[in-house]
Amino acid sequence: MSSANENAGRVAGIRRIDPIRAANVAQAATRPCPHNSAISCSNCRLNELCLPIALNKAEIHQLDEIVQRNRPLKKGDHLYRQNDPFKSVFAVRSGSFKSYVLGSDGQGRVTAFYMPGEIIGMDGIAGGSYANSTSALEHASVCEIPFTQLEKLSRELPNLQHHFFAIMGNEIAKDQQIHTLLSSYTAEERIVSFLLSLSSRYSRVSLAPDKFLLHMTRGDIGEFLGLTLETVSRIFTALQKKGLIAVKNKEIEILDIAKLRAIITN
Amino acid sequence: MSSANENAGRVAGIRRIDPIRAANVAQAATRPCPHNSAISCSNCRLNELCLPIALNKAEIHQLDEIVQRNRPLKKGDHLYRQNDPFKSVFAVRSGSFKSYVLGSDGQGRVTAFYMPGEIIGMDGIAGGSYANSTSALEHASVCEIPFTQLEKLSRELPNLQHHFFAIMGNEIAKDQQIHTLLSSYTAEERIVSFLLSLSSRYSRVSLAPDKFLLHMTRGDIGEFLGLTLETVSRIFTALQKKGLIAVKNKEIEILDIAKLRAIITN
DNA sequence: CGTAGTGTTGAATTGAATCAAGTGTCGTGG
DNA sequence: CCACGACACTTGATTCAATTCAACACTACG
Repeated sequence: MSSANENAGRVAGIRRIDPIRAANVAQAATRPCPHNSAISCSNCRLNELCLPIALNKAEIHQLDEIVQRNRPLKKGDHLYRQNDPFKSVFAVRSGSFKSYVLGSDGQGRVTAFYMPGEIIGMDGIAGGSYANSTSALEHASVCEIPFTQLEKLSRELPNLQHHFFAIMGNEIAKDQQIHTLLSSYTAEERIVSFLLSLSSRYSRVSLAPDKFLLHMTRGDIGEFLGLTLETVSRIFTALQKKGLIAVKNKEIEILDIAKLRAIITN
Repeated sequence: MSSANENAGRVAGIRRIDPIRAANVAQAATRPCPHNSAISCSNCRLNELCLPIALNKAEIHQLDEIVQRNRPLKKGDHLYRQNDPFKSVFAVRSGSFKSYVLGSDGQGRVTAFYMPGEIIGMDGIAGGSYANSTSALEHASVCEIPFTQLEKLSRELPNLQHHFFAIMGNEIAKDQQIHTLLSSYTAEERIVSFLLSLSSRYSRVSLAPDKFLLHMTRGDIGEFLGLTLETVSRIFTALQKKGLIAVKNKEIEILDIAKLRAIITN
């Protein structure tokens, strides 16, 4: 039975009492909150995206038993670091994350961004340890799913096994799209593609698809897209001059999605 | 019970009798040949790399039952095409393959190369259809593994399930490495990294790691690495002038692996 | 033997990086 | 609450790595 706290110490050494979490627990019985750790898979508003999507009520209950709801992470806190032993995958419950590897020059390279409903940590399944480090871009929370227990439950619940294969297959297909993007798109096409991806991912979690915050820095975006932060900034400015987006610091507004789509469709 | 021919018609419409395959069948009882379709998982020389690695003798037999050994493919034959309904994953038995997507300009972009022992088609698991097209770079053969049967057997054989999760996790980790390569490496670093990757993959299948053939064209390599074919050619020439490799048409010889490694390690 | 595909090499161009200088924003501690 | 400092972002000038354009050589196959 996963009390929310049992395993919380694993996460990035956050040990002091977190007032926000305390508040969440207090209101748990009344109204669910995105960071609320008392929520269960069956009443999570993300269950349409996450693992439970393919499961019936009884199956969701079984999944609930193995899911550990850790305390929230603060901006910059690490979920795990490169080479940490692999133990769990994580479902993003609220907030967003970036994964990155450290190059031989000490320079980081961002390999992925994660939003609510998405699964983090699958790169660690093969090697027994995580291939990258993952940190929170804002106040965030996750569901931790111990992998050996997920494997065991997968054998009992065909729908769960099938869905987890699908989640991994989706990650592979997505990575191949990024491969294409990096190997053949111009800087403008990369940025537009990135913004459209964020937009559709925000809409999946019922957030405004045409007005959102970039919780990552221009530098993070640049590392992810294989561009410098100056180029990212210049292209934002150029797209704004063309009237396709409005940029105000970290806030992006999509003004003409059709023309943006036209840029990457040619 | 999978007779090797039942399902062969699926593959790229090769329907005429293939003399090479006929020869293989004739000699099946005597000595195993890489293209030989009568071979089983237990006596396949790739079983250390492929799915059977984690299985015991009885389990391998069960796997053997669902594996379909299709007739060989000729250079240019397609294993499947973009948007074909997903039905199976394929283990490369002999030869090599490339996967590619067609851009909106009709221009192809190579997303992966596959060598013996590697698994093809996992990008199709999520969407119900293959996200790319895959064709043989030379005379080649595969084991076809119908996915629903693999899922079913995975539930019965924990080792198989675990290993297939690991294979998919490995694909994800590998794709993230390529992401890093494409977003931060110079042309020379990409080529060197590519050659070293081929070298280590050849050595895994007991082929010379320091002298091998590039079955793909310079254009294919360029598309894969996000470079033009001219740049690929120029860098080969430059590495040869530095005495690190010898290039003779499609044949590559690695002359100084330490210095090559130093290029990507900085 | 001819031809199409594949590969090499050179010269000119260019998209994005680098270098550089400055402004804006946010969190912290006084 | 404000001032400070660190970090994040923007914009401009210059440089450079890789592309593009172009011409030619090689190879392999019918």
